[in-house]
Amino acid sequence: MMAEDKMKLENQICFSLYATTREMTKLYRPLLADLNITYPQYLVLLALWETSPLSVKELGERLYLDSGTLTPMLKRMEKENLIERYRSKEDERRVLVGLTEEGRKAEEKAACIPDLLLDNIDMNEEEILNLKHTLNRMLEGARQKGEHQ
Amino acid sequence: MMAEDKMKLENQICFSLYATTREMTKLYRPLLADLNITYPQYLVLLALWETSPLSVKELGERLYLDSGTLTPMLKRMEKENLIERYRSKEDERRVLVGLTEEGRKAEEKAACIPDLLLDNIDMNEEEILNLKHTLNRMLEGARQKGEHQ
DNA sequence: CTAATTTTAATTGTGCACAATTAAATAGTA
DNA sequence: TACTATTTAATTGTGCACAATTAAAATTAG
Repeated sequence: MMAEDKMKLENQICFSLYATTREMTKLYRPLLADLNITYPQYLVLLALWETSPLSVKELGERLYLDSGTLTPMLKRMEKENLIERYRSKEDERRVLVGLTEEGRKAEEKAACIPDLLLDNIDMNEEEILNLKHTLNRMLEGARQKGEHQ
Repeated sequence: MMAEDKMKLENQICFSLYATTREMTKLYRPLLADLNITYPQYLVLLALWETSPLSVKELGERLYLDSGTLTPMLKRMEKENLIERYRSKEDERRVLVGLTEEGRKAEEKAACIPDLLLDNIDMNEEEILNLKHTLNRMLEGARQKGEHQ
Protein backbone atom coordinates (compact mmCIF):
# COMPACT_ATOMS: atom_id res chain seq x y z
CA MET A 1 0.00 0.00 0.00
CA MET A 2 1.22 3.53 -0.77
CA ALA A 3 2.27 5.69 2.15
CA GLU A 4 -0.49 8.27 1.48
CA ASP A 5 -3.13 5.57 1.35
CA LYS A 6 -2.21 4.44 4.84
CA MET A 7 -3.29 7.86 6.10
CA LYS A 8 -6.79 7.45 4.69
CA LEU A 9 -9.55 6.76 7.19
CA GLU A 10 -10.94 4.14 4.84
CA ASN A 11 -7.78 2.04 5.15
CA GLN A 12 -7.33 2.12 8.89
CA ILE A 13 -8.11 -1.16 10.59
CA CYS A 14 -8.43 0.54 13.99
CA PHE A 15 -11.05 2.91 12.67
CA SER A 16 -13.10 -0.07 11.49
CA LEU A 17 -12.73 -1.55 14.95
CA TYR A 18 -13.66 1.69 16.65
CA ALA A 19 -16.72 2.35 14.52
CA THR A 20 -17.98 -1.23 14.51
CA THR A 21 -17.69 -1.58 18.27
CA ARG A 22 -19.79 1.52 18.82
CA GLU A 23 -22.44 0.53 16.31
CA MET A 24 -22.70 -2.97 17.77
CA THR A 25 -22.98 -1.53 21.27
CA LYS A 26 -25.90 0.57 20.05
CA LEU A 27 -27.68 -2.62 18.99
CA TYR A 28 -27.53 -3.82 22.58
CA ARG A 29 -29.24 -0.73 23.93
CA PRO A 30 -32.87 -1.72 23.18
CA LEU A 31 -32.16 -5.28 24.35
CA LEU A 32 -30.76 -4.04 27.66
CA ALA A 33 -33.40 -1.34 28.20
CA ASP A 34 -35.70 -3.87 29.82
CA LEU A 35 -33.01 -4.65 32.41
CA ASN A 36 -32.23 -0.96 32.77
CA ILE A 37 -28.49 -1.48 32.34
CA THR A 38 -25.76 -0.30 29.97
CA TYR A 39 -23.52 -2.54 27.88
CA PRO A 40 -20.53 -2.29 30.26
CA GLN A 41 -22.87 -3.15 33.14
CA TYR A 42 -24.09 -6.15 31.14
CA LEU A 43 -20.47 -7.30 30.85
CA VAL A 44 -20.10 -7.07 34.63
CA LEU A 45 -23.20 -9.23 35.04
CA LEU A 46 -21.96 -11.76 32.46
CA ALA A 47 -18.74 -12.11 34.47
CA LEU A 48 -20.64 -12.50 37.74
CA TRP A 49 -23.12 -14.99 36.29
CA GLU A 50 -20.08 -17.18 35.65
CA THR A 51 -18.46 -16.56 39.06
CA SER A 52 -19.79 -14.65 42.03
CA PRO A 53 -18.36 -13.02 43.99
CA LEU A 54 -15.32 -11.59 42.25
CA SER A 55 -12.97 -8.93 43.61
CA VAL A 56 -12.74 -5.61 41.79
CA LYS A 57 -9.29 -6.66 40.62
CA GLU A 58 -10.51 -10.00 39.23
CA LEU A 59 -13.41 -8.27 37.51
CA GLY A 60 -10.96 -5.78 36.03
CA GLU A 61 -8.76 -8.58 34.71
CA ARG A 62 -11.71 -10.24 33.00
CA LEU A 63 -13.07 -7.04 31.47
CA TYR A 64 -9.76 -5.23 30.93
CA LEU A 65 -10.96 -2.34 33.08
CA ASP A 66 -9.39 -0.63 36.06
CA SER A 67 -10.83 0.54 39.37
CA GLY A 68 -11.19 4.06 38.05
CA THR A 69 -13.84 2.77 35.68
CA LEU A 70 -15.25 -0.03 37.79
CA THR A 71 -15.69 1.65 41.17
CA PRO A 72 -18.25 4.26 40.07
CA MET A 73 -19.99 1.79 37.73
CA LEU A 74 -20.30 -0.80 40.51
CA LYS A 75 -21.68 1.85 42.84
CA ARG A 76 -24.41 2.60 40.31
CA MET A 77 -25.20 -1.11 39.94
CA GLU A 78 -25.30 -1.46 43.73
CA LYS A 79 -27.80 1.40 43.91
CA GLU A 80 -29.96 -0.51 41.40
CA ASN A 81 -29.76 -3.60 43.66
CA LEU A 82 -28.11 -5.76 41.00
CA ILE A 83 -24.93 -6.37 43.01
CA GLU A 84 -23.52 -5.90 46.49
CA ARG A 85 -20.02 -4.77 47.47
CA TYR A 86 -18.23 -5.76 50.67
CA ARG A 87 -14.68 -6.00 51.95
CA SER A 88 -13.11 -9.43 52.12
CA LYS A 89 -12.61 -10.67 55.72
CA GLU A 90 -9.34 -12.44 54.86
CA ASP A 91 -7.82 -9.46 53.04
CA GLU A 92 -9.32 -6.12 53.87
CA ARG A 93 -7.84 -4.57 50.75
CA ARG A 94 -10.08 -6.61 48.49
CA VAL A 95 -13.62 -5.48 47.72
CA LEU A 96 -15.82 -8.38 46.68
CA VAL A 97 -18.63 -7.89 44.20
CA GLY A 98 -21.46 -10.39 44.42
CA LEU A 99 -24.84 -10.83 42.78
CA THR A 100 -27.99 -9.97 44.68
CA GLU A 101 -31.19 -11.95 44.28
CA GLU A 102 -32.28 -9.38 41.69
CA GLY A 103 -28.95 -9.70 39.90
CA ARG A 104 -29.37 -13.46 39.71
CA LYS A 105 -32.90 -13.18 38.44
CA ALA A 106 -31.75 -10.84 35.68
CA GLU A 107 -29.89 -13.77 34.11
CA GLU A 108 -33.15 -15.37 33.00
CA LYS A 109 -34.37 -12.15 31.43
CA ALA A 110 -31.04 -11.80 29.65
CA ALA A 111 -30.89 -15.35 28.36
CA CYS A 112 -32.41 -14.39 25.01
CA ILE A 113 -30.03 -11.48 24.37
CA PRO A 114 -27.17 -13.37 22.69
CA ASP A 115 -29.53 -14.89 20.11
CA LEU A 116 -31.44 -11.65 19.58
CA LEU A 117 -28.19 -9.86 18.92
CA LEU A 118 -26.90 -12.50 16.54
CA ASP A 119 -30.17 -12.11 14.60
CA ASN A 120 -28.96 -8.62 13.76
CA ILE A 121 -25.73 -9.91 12.24
CA ASP A 122 -25.71 -11.30 8.75
CA MET A 123 -22.77 -13.62 9.36
CA ASN A 124 -22.55 -17.38 9.66
CA GLU A 125 -21.11 -19.18 12.67
CA GLU A 126 -17.79 -19.87 10.98
CA GLU A 127 -17.28 -16.23 10.05
CA ILE A 128 -18.04 -15.17 13.60
CA LEU A 129 -15.69 -17.73 15.11
CA ASN A 130 -13.02 -16.66 12.68
CA LEU A 131 -13.49 -13.00 13.52
CA LYS A 132 -13.40 -13.70 17.24
CA HIS A 133 -10.22 -15.71 16.88
CA THR A 134 -8.50 -12.94 14.93
CA LEU A 135 -9.62 -10.29 17.41
CA ASN A 136 -8.45 -12.32 20.38
CA ARG A 137 -5.03 -12.72 18.81
CA MET A 138 -4.89 -8.98 18.18
CA LEU A 139 -6.05 -8.29 21.74
CA GLU A 140 -3.36 -10.44 23.31
CA GLY A 141 -0.73 -8.93 21.03
CA ALA A 142 -1.79 -5.41 21.97
CA ARG A 143 -1.74 -6.27 25.66
CA GLN A 144 1.79 -7.64 25.36
CA LYS A 145 3.02 -4.51 23.59
CA GLY A 146 1.05 -2.18 25.81
CA GLU A 147 2.14 -3.48 29.18
CA HIS A 148 5.79 -2.45 28.93
CA GLN A 149 5.26 1.16 27.97
CA MET B 1 -23.35 -23.80 20.71
CA MET B 2 -25.27 -24.52 23.95
CA ALA B 3 -27.53 -21.77 25.28
CA GLU B 4 -25.50 -21.42 28.49
CA ASP B 5 -22.26 -21.10 26.56
CA LYS B 6 -23.63 -18.12 24.67
CA MET B 7 -23.83 -16.27 27.98
CA LYS B 8 -20.12 -16.73 28.65
CA LEU B 9 -17.96 -13.64 28.23
CA GLU B 10 -15.41 -15.79 26.43
CA ASN B 11 -17.86 -16.56 23.64
CA GLN B 12 -19.19 -13.09 22.98
CA ILE B 13 -17.98 -11.56 19.75
CA CYS B 14 -18.93 -8.08 20.89
CA PHE B 15 -16.82 -8.39 24.01
CA SER B 16 -13.81 -9.27 21.82
CA LEU B 17 -14.58 -6.19 19.74
CA TYR B 18 -15.00 -3.98 22.79
CA ALA B 19 -11.79 -5.14 24.51
CA THR B 20 -9.66 -5.15 21.36
CA THR B 21 -10.72 -1.66 20.35
CA ARG B 22 -9.73 -0.25 23.71
CA GLU B 23 -6.39 -2.05 23.80
CA MET B 24 -5.55 -0.92 20.26
CA THR B 25 -6.49 2.64 21.13
CA LYS B 26 -4.05 2.47 24.02
CA LEU B 27 -1.27 1.63 21.57
CA TYR B 28 -1.94 4.91 19.77
CA ARG B 29 -1.50 6.97 22.92
CA PRO B 30 2.33 7.12 22.95
CA LEU B 31 2.37 7.69 19.18
CA LEU B 32 -0.05 10.62 19.49
CA ALA B 33 1.55 12.11 22.60
CA ASP B 34 4.00 14.05 20.43
CA LEU B 35 1.09 15.73 18.63
CA ASN B 36 -0.72 16.23 21.93
CA ILE B 37 -3.97 14.74 20.62
CA THR B 38 -6.28 11.86 21.52
CA TYR B 39 -7.28 9.02 19.21
CA PRO B 40 -10.69 10.51 18.33
CA GLN B 41 -8.97 13.82 17.58
CA TYR B 42 -6.54 11.93 15.33
CA LEU B 43 -9.54 10.56 13.43
CA VAL B 44 -10.84 14.11 12.92
CA LEU B 45 -7.46 15.13 11.51
CA LEU B 46 -7.33 12.08 9.22
CA ALA B 47 -10.72 13.08 7.79
CA LEU B 48 -9.61 16.69 7.33
CA TRP B 49 -6.28 15.74 5.76
CA GLU B 50 -8.38 14.07 3.07
CA THR B 51 -10.86 16.96 2.72
CA SER B 52 -10.85 20.36 4.38
CA PRO B 53 -13.08 22.01 5.26
CA LEU B 54 -15.89 19.66 6.22
CA SER B 55 -19.11 20.58 7.98
CA VAL B 56 -19.81 19.11 11.40
CA LYS B 57 -22.46 16.95 9.78
CA GLU B 58 -20.09 15.61 7.11
CA LEU B 59 -17.45 14.94 9.73
CA GLY B 60 -20.05 13.11 11.78
CA GLU B 61 -21.04 10.96 8.81
CA ARG B 62 -17.43 9.96 8.20
CA LEU B 63 -16.66 9.19 11.84
CA TYR B 64 -20.12 7.95 12.88
CA LEU B 65 -20.28 10.62 15.58
CA ASP B 66 -22.93 13.23 16.35
CA SER B 67 -22.66 16.89 17.26
CA GLY B 68 -22.97 16.07 20.94
CA THR B 69 -19.59 14.38 20.72
CA LEU B 70 -18.01 16.51 18.02
CA THR B 71 -18.86 20.03 19.17
CA PRO B 72 -16.91 19.93 22.44
CA MET B 73 -14.07 17.93 20.87
CA LEU B 74 -13.74 20.42 18.00
CA LYS B 75 -13.71 23.29 20.48
CA ARG B 76 -10.77 21.67 22.25
CA MET B 77 -8.96 21.19 18.95
CA GLU B 78 -9.65 24.79 18.02
CA LYS B 79 -8.14 25.94 21.30
CA GLU B 80 -5.01 23.93 20.39
CA ASN B 81 -4.90 25.73 17.01
CA LEU B 82 -5.22 22.52 15.00
CA ILE B 83 -8.49 23.51 13.33
CA GLU B 84 -10.77 26.51 12.87
CA ARG B 85 -14.57 26.64 12.97
CA TYR B 86 -16.75 29.10 11.06
CA ARG B 87 -20.31 29.34 9.77
CA SER B 88 -20.89 28.73 6.09
CA LYS B 89 -21.89 31.90 4.19
CA GLU B 90 -24.23 30.01 1.87
CA ASP B 91 -26.01 28.14 4.65
CA GLU B 92 -25.73 29.68 8.07
CA ARG B 93 -26.79 26.45 9.73
CA ARG B 94 -23.60 24.69 8.69
CA VAL B 95 -20.42 25.03 10.75
CA LEU B 96 -17.34 24.36 8.67
CA VAL B 97 -14.26 22.80 10.19
CA GLY B 98 -10.99 23.53 8.45
CA LEU B 99 -7.33 22.82 9.08
CA THR B 100 -5.08 25.59 10.32
CA GLU B 101 -1.47 25.87 9.23
CA GLU B 102 -0.52 23.96 12.38
CA GLY B 103 -3.13 21.31 11.60
CA ARG B 104 -1.66 20.86 8.13
CA LYS B 105 1.87 20.63 9.44
CA ALA B 106 0.81 17.91 11.86
CA GLU B 107 0.23 15.61 8.90
CA GLU B 108 3.97 15.26 8.31
CA LYS B 109 4.61 14.43 11.94
CA ALA B 110 1.81 11.84 11.80
CA ALA B 111 2.95 10.21 8.56
CA CYS B 112 4.89 7.50 10.40
CA ILE B 113 2.05 6.54 12.74
CA PRO B 114 0.27 3.96 10.55
CA ASP B 115 3.50 1.98 10.08
CA LEU B 116 4.52 2.33 13.72
CA LEU B 117 1.18 0.99 14.76
CA LEU B 118 1.26 -1.92 12.34
CA ASP B 119 4.66 -2.85 13.79
CA ASN B 120 2.78 -3.62 17.00
CA ILE B 121 0.48 -6.09 15.26
CA ASP B 122 1.66 -9.56 14.47
CA MET B 123 -0.61 -10.01 11.46
CA ASN B 124 0.12 -10.15 7.77
CA GLU B 125 -1.44 -7.84 5.21
CA GLU B 126 -3.95 -10.41 4.04
CA GLU B 127 -5.20 -11.09 7.57
CA ILE B 128 -5.61 -7.37 8.19
CA LEU B 129 -7.48 -6.81 4.93
CA ASN B 130 -9.67 -9.77 5.70
CA LEU B 131 -10.42 -8.47 9.20
CA LYS B 132 -11.19 -5.00 7.89
CA HIS B 133 -13.54 -6.41 5.28
CA THR B 134 -15.43 -8.46 7.86
CA LEU B 135 -15.69 -5.53 10.25
CA ASN B 136 -16.93 -3.19 7.54
CA ARG B 137 -19.64 -5.66 6.60
CA MET B 138 -20.65 -5.93 10.25
CA LEU B 139 -20.59 -2.15 10.60
CA GLU B 140 -22.89 -1.57 7.65
CA GLY B 141 -25.21 -4.31 8.83
CA ALA B 142 -25.40 -2.80 12.31
CA ARG B 143 -26.08 0.64 10.89
CA GLN B 144 -28.93 -0.71 8.79
CA LYS B 145 -30.51 -2.44 11.77
CA GLY B 146 -29.83 0.45 14.09
CA GLU B 147 -31.26 3.28 12.03
CA HIS B 148 -34.88 2.16 12.17
CA GLN B 149 -35.17 1.73 15.92
C1' DC C 1 -46.06 34.98 0.81
C1' DT C 2 -46.87 32.79 5.26
C1' DA C 3 -46.97 28.73 8.11
C1' DA C 4 -45.46 24.23 8.94
C1' DT C 5 -41.58 21.16 8.37
C1' DT C 6 -36.94 19.88 8.04
C1' DT C 7 -32.11 20.45 8.66
C1' DT C 8 -28.14 21.66 11.29
C1' DA C 9 -25.41 22.51 15.58
C1' DA C 10 -25.30 23.38 20.22
C1' DT C 11 -26.64 22.21 24.82
C1' DT C 12 -27.79 19.29 28.85
C1' DG C 13 -27.30 15.36 31.52
C1' DT C 14 -25.60 10.66 32.31
C1' DG C 15 -22.22 7.14 31.98
C1' DC C 16 -18.01 5.15 30.65
C1' DA C 17 -12.61 5.13 30.11
C1' DC C 18 -8.23 5.99 31.74
C1' DA C 19 -3.89 8.31 33.62
C1' DA C 20 -2.16 9.79 37.90
C1' DT C 21 -2.39 10.12 42.67
C1' DT C 22 -3.72 8.74 47.35
C1' DA C 23 -4.54 5.74 51.28
C1' DA C 24 -5.01 1.56 53.63
C1' DA C 25 -3.76 -3.24 54.24
C1' DT C 26 -0.59 -6.86 53.58
C1' DA C 27 3.76 -9.05 52.53
C1' DG C 28 8.60 -9.13 52.54
C1' DT C 29 13.07 -8.10 54.64
C1' DA C 30 17.08 -6.70 57.43
C1' DT D 1 10.50 -6.40 65.30
C1' DA D 2 10.29 -2.25 62.67
C1' DC D 3 10.91 -0.74 58.03
C1' DT D 4 10.21 -1.01 53.26
C1' DA D 5 7.85 -2.49 49.30
C1' DT D 6 3.81 -4.19 47.17
C1' DT D 7 -0.98 -4.82 46.44
C1' DT D 8 -5.62 -3.22 46.24
C1' DA D 9 -9.41 0.26 45.69
C1' DA D 10 -10.82 4.74 45.71
C1' DT D 11 -10.33 9.38 44.13
C1' DT D 12 -9.40 13.26 40.94
C1' DG D 13 -9.44 15.30 36.63
C1' DT D 14 -9.96 15.13 31.58
C1' DG D 15 -12.08 13.54 27.48
C1' DC D 16 -15.14 10.96 24.83
C1' DA D 17 -20.08 8.97 23.61
C1' DC D 18 -24.79 9.41 23.14
C1' DA D 19 -29.90 10.29 24.02
C1' DA D 20 -32.91 14.06 24.33
C1' DT D 21 -33.90 18.74 23.93
C1' DT D 22 -33.38 23.43 22.12
C1' DA D 23 -32.78 27.09 18.78
C1' DA D 24 -31.80 29.08 14.50
C1' DA D 25 -31.80 28.81 9.53
C1' DA D 26 -33.51 26.97 5.33
C1' DT D 27 -36.94 24.47 2.73
C1' DT D 28 -41.46 23.07 1.54
C1' DA D 29 -46.48 23.32 1.27
C1' DG D 30 -50.72 25.53 1.19
